[in-house]
Amino acid sequence: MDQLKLHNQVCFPVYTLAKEIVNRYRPFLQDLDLTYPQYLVMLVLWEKDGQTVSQIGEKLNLDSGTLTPLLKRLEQKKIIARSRSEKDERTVIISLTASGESLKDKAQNVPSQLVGSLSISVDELQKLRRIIDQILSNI
Amino acid sequence: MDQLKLHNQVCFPVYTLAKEIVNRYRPFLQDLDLTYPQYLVMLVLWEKDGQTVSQIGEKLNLDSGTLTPLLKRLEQKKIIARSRSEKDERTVIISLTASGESLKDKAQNVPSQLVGSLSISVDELQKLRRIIDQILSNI
DNA sequence: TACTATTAAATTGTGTGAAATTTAATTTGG
DNA sequence: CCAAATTAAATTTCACACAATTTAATAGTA
Repeated sequence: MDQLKLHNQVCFPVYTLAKEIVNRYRPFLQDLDLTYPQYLVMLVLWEKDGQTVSQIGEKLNLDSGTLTPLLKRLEQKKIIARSRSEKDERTVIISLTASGESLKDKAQNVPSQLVGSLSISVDELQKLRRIIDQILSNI
Repeated sequence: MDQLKLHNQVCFPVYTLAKEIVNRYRPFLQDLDLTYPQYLVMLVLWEKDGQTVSQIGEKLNLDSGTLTPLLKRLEQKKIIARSRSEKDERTVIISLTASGESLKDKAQNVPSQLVGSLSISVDELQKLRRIIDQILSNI
């Protein structure tokens, strides 16, 4: 068996599925005027408001090279605010604006819409999560 | 349970794993002077030389907006050649150069290196593939 | 206390991805 | 046969990702 044949690759399906998921999210997220990475940042902030750029980056595995411009776009949309910490002027604290906070209500049904559009059972999804979490925990 | 909590998301792990896989490939692919998407294109061509841009795009789920500049970079590296079809001047045929063909030898051990670096059993990887293929087939 | 090292963001440069438009070539229907 | 529709790439625009460097602020140390 040829190791270099595309259909024998294990990683290509993961790569394809990830792109497909982002595409599936797109129509739902367009209603919120968010891209998928922007949505992930908002999830992090909805869970705990007032985090630094690095804290957000740790949770999403993104560095400042990605986050700085993304956060500036969220700032332009007026759903977050960026301010320097008083204790340490190096750190930038990201906080939700009122409209960023209220966007959470509109986002409530996004997960169920998405899962519905994938046409797969919750059980299979759990299995998928378990295996991926196991791989990621080894990294 | 809060549907909007990051750790309850099913898609975030897939997104994270895909990025992590690309990062894992990077050091091995740097030896070949290829990025991961460029490597995927080469896999397609090593399997069958002389395909059109659309044929490559169908196999990798990429459109000309992504492929055209990518293919031009591979052309600059002199591992592929681009030529218009004589039958239909609209289509561009991508073919391997001698050095593109011989790059396949250097690529032979990439898959095993990659799987080794993921520290997961082949069995688990098969399970992962099966679930993902099932999801993708429903799309 | 200066000097150095470290840290946090920002910046720069390269390379995807996707949507929308454009250009050129080919097909098709009247 | 010829105008209209279709098709294939290319182009344009926007938004990630990541590596590497830079800038500014803080911490540590002789």
